[in-house]
Amino acid sequence: MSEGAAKKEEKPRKFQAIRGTRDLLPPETTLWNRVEQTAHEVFATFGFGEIRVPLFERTDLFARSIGEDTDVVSKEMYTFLDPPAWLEIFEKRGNVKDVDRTETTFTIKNHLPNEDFIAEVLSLRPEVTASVCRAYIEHGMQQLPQPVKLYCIGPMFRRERPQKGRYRQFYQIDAEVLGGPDAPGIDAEVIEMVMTFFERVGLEGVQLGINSIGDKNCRPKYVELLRVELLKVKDKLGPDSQRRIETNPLRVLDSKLESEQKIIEKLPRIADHLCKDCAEHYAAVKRELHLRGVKYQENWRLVRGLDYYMRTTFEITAKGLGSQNAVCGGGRYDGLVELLGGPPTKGIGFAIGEDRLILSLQESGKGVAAQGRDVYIAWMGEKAYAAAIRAAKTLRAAGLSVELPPVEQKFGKALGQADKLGARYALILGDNEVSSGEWTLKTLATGEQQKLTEPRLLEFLKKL
RNA sequence: GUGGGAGUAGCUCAGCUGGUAGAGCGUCGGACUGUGGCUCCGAAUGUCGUGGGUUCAAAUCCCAUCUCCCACCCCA
Repeated sequence: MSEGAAKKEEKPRKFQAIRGTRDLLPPETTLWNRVEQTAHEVFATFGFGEIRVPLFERTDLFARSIGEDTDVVSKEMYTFLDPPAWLEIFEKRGNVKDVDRTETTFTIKNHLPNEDFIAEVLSLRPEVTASVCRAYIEHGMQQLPQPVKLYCIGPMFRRERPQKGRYRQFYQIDAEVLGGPDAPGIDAEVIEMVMTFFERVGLEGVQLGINSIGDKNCRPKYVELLRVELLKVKDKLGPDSQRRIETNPLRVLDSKLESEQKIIEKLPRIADHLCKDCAEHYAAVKRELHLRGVKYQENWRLVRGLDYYMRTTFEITAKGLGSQNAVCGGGRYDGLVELLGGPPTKGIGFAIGEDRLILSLQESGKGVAAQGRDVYIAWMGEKAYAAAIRAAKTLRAAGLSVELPPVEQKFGKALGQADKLGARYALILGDNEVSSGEWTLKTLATGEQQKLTEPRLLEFLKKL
């Protein structure tokens, strides 16, 4: 070693999860599985089938459906080019004129002889409705019996500032009904389904708010009326709301500012300005909810931020979630499939924020404890080890959770381990057991022990 | 993107006005070579988030930066 080699070894820098992402660890993952399993079960009883779609799509799929001007599209998507080497190629050529840039592709002309270099613009999905509609169109699902009922569980990605219940990689449980007639019963059934699901998972403090935001006939007129009224009181509003008068008047209704509440209460309400069809549809949805025993609160201020929503909108809140207390949002989007190049198709769906659902369940004590073992096998000696392996195999085949220590331990230590792991039984296998043929089974909670022959003991445990 | 709070052992945190680190819990080992939960003893683990500055001396003071938390904006 040369002089100066005595320096501290440089430790590799520790890696950590990217901002806004996180690891889900046991035992919490058990709760996630329980929630998802419940979704599978409940949704199946309503005739929904699971669809799994890619985590990324062409950017313009999202842009077109969600709306070019929404924050989600304009600044919150994780967007990249495929293939990613376009930049190097671009720099080598150094000629802007040869690059043809569109919303969806970068084309470099004559990159190779007779070959253009085309890079597609892709994005990680910020939500999944657009993908499901794309799949509906791509697989000709309009040929299936209508409506088509689908659900999808998985991660979404938005580059937002993290806060309570809001992450950059977050999970949604999403359901969509595509096609079929213009029947309010579909809206009501979708809402009934999600409420059933929440009841089944034990979510507390659930409140359903509903509203109708009209369609392309009546909504624009209402928005214009709202804008006019808002301009009259503009100087009484905060800067955010003032800005929204221009960008999205509907969102002023969402304002949480205490000082604006009285003003907002006096604004015109869309329920009074719905066209005949929309008004009838809304009334029918409420009637249908009654028939299904679903309790709701009308919330005329409930609007949706995404462009594609129309008529029915709804939102479900739960407790223990801080300022991000919505655990599910949804609504009708009849024009979306057509907008994406498919046939005219009705659509309605919802998305449950799974992270928030889990959070709320944990806050109200519905979390889960660490999974214990059914049997801890305390063995000592070569012969006992062979018997232990045999026993573990049999018990596991019977579906029991078995811990088989890989190295020999003194019995005191083994029982200590069994205790820490929350085992129900300890199967004690030592020289005595091997020679007598009678195995010892200890019930950890009571300390009771019994001696049983191998077949009888396995029989006994398999009945657990 | 904006504002506020916080980063010290695996976890929860102490460390006053500068003198180069502690507790509890947990982990591992032992007291206890065939019997756990209790008790007792012992051990390991930190570039005090990171980088720079002031100083004889920085976990402590100053600046920057990163990350986390909460809220805003936005939003299922």
